[in-house]
Amino acid sequence: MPILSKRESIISQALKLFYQHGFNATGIDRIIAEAGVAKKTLYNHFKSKDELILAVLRKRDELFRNKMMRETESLGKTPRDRLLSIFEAHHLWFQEPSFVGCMFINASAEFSAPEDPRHSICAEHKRLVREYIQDLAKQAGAENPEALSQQLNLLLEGAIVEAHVSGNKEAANQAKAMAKVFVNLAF
Amino acid sequence: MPILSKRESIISQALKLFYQHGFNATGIDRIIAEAGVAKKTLYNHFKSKDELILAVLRKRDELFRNKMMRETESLGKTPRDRLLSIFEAHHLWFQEPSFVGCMFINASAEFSAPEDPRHSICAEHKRLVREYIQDLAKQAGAENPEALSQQLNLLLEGAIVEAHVSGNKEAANQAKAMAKVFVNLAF
DNA sequence: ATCTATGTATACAGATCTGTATACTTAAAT
DNA sequence: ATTTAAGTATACAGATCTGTATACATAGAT
Repeated sequence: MPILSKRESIISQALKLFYQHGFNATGIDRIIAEAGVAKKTLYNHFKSKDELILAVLRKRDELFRNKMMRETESLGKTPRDRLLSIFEAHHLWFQEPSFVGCMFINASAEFSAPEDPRHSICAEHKRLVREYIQDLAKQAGAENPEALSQQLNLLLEGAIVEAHVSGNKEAANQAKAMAKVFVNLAF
Repeated sequence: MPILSKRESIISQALKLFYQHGFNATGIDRIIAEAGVAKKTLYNHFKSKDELILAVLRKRDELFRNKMMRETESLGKTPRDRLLSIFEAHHLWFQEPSFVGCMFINASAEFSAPEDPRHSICAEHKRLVREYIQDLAKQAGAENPEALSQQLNLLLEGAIVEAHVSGNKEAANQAKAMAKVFVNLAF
């Protein structure tokens, strides 16, 4: 029994390549070469490249939110602290050498039509991140958890774009300072 | 003398297609068909697709910032008003049926490497937008124009992403409400 | 009027893309 | 032991991609 199933190897390698080089720029041949599988194996598990892309985006959502929530909860003790430690978790992410922005923002750039299933998954991911923040805000006892989560989420998105497009690795700290203002106003 | 030179036609059509469908997904053949020119004409003006992409991004920067500054200054009377009317100008942009996010964020998604010239132009565009905000902040007499422009810029970026990825067409208004807090704190 | 620059139309080279087909191998289950 | 499922390796079809080549047309400037 291998550590990773063939299917998992394909998704894992495709995730790396799609994230680093983009979706349209990454060919199937490159993916199977890096994953070390035959082309037929890939098409045995996924009936098309688009299906693989959907599977990769679902995997990324799972991995990203799990890591983000784990780090946020490790960096902040109380729910209210965690409203700010989200930004610290993002700061750590921005420092990673492989950081090239948010995969879902990037995917939305290549698949712009909102009705495209590949775009819908991106919107869904963003909704789940915002709902996590809303849960924290509710636990913290904020007066309007939805409004606060909307505000903090918008700051996070701005920081991600600043960090990637402009290479501003301090964007998360700047966003955190701004977030403090809204957290303080929310109680 | 035609209304648009061949070169301008090519750039104009390429801009529409690149913006709507992405850079890698848009082929040269499609561009020349829409522009109504021969392939040799395109390669007479641009020595490669990459050069055309650079020319398109420069043109987009010019058109976008001109329009944004014009609308901002039409919607706001004083420099301080204009620090907020930027968000109104963005709101109008988000309502356009053809809106599919910021072309520079989208380009950065496809050309992730920061040293890629196509990425550099995106960073440069973002710098120029932020400098415009900084100028307004300076004219308005803000205590720390650079810090304020950094804050407002981050809010704008967040709104653009929210509007495109999540389809939240009210993102600019939400960002504007947040911006008011920082503008009020800045004097 | 003739030369030059610029354009059109089209074919094509060579690479790369997605997806399928073929033939062989291997390992597990009955 | 034999069947079945899943994998490998490779070739290939058919489309599309960037960029070049060829042959011809046209309009302006000298």
